[in-house]
Amino acid sequence: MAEDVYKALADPTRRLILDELAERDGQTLFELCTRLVTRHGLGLSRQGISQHLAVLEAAELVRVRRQGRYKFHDLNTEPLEHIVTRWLRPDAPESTP
Amino acid sequence: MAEDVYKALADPTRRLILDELAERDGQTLFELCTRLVTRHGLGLSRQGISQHLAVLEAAELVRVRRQGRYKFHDLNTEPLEHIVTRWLRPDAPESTP
DNA sequence: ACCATAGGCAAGCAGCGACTTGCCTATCAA
DNA sequence: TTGATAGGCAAGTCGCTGCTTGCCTATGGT
Repeated sequence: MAEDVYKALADPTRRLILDELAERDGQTLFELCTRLVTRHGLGLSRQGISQHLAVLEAAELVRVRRQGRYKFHDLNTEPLEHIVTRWLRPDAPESTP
Repeated sequence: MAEDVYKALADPTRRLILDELAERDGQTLFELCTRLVTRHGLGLSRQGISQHLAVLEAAELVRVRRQGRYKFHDLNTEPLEHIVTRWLRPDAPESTP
C-alpha cells in the first residue's frame, strides 16, 4: 500500500536505517545492526531492526534480494516522490508558463 | 522541530486535513469539521480535529492567523521539501552533466 | 446585559506500535 | 556431520497516541 509509506517514515529508527542504506546500499541485517550501534549509538536488538526492515519492505522503501543465506537490502526512493506532490498547490511557480 | 513532520504525516486523518487545506486555504476549525464529515464521511469530534490541527501546527505544516474570534488555518508545504531530498541518492540523473 | 458562536484545557479510556526474549530453520565451513 | 553464522516466528510487555467527554474562556450580535 502507498499509505504505509507515511507510517514507515514515522519512526526515527526507521529513518536512520534509510540513512544508512542511502549511504551504502545492499547491506545485510547484521551489517545494519552493527553500523546502527557503532555509528549512531542506539542499543537495539537484532529482532527490533528486523521488524523495522519488514515495515520498510512493506512500504516498498526497501527492496530485498536474497543470495544464499544472506539477504541484502536496497533503498528505493520511488515511493517518496508521491508523498510531496500530493499537497503541492497548483500555484507552483514552475508550472505556470 | 523538523522531525515532527514525519509524525504529523503518519495519521490518515491529518493527511485528509492537509488535503482539505490544499483545496481551500484559510478554513476555520468548524469549517474543517463539517467538510471532513460531509465530504469524507468520517465521524470525529470537534476536539479530535482540534488536536490534529495542533500537531500539524507544531510541525509547521499548517500556519495560523487569528482574527477576532476566528482562527484561520493555512497550508504550508515548505517542510515537505526536505523529507524527500533527505534520501535522494547522489546518482540522480539530472545532476550529472 | 444577554445569549450564541468559536475555540481551548484537562482528565480518562482504549488500541496500536516498538521492543524484548526465547526458540526454531537454513546455509556454509571445518 | 558438527558447529557457527544469518535470519525468522511468536508471544508478551509497556508506553504513546488518537479520541471522547465535560467544563471553561472569549468574541460578536441583538
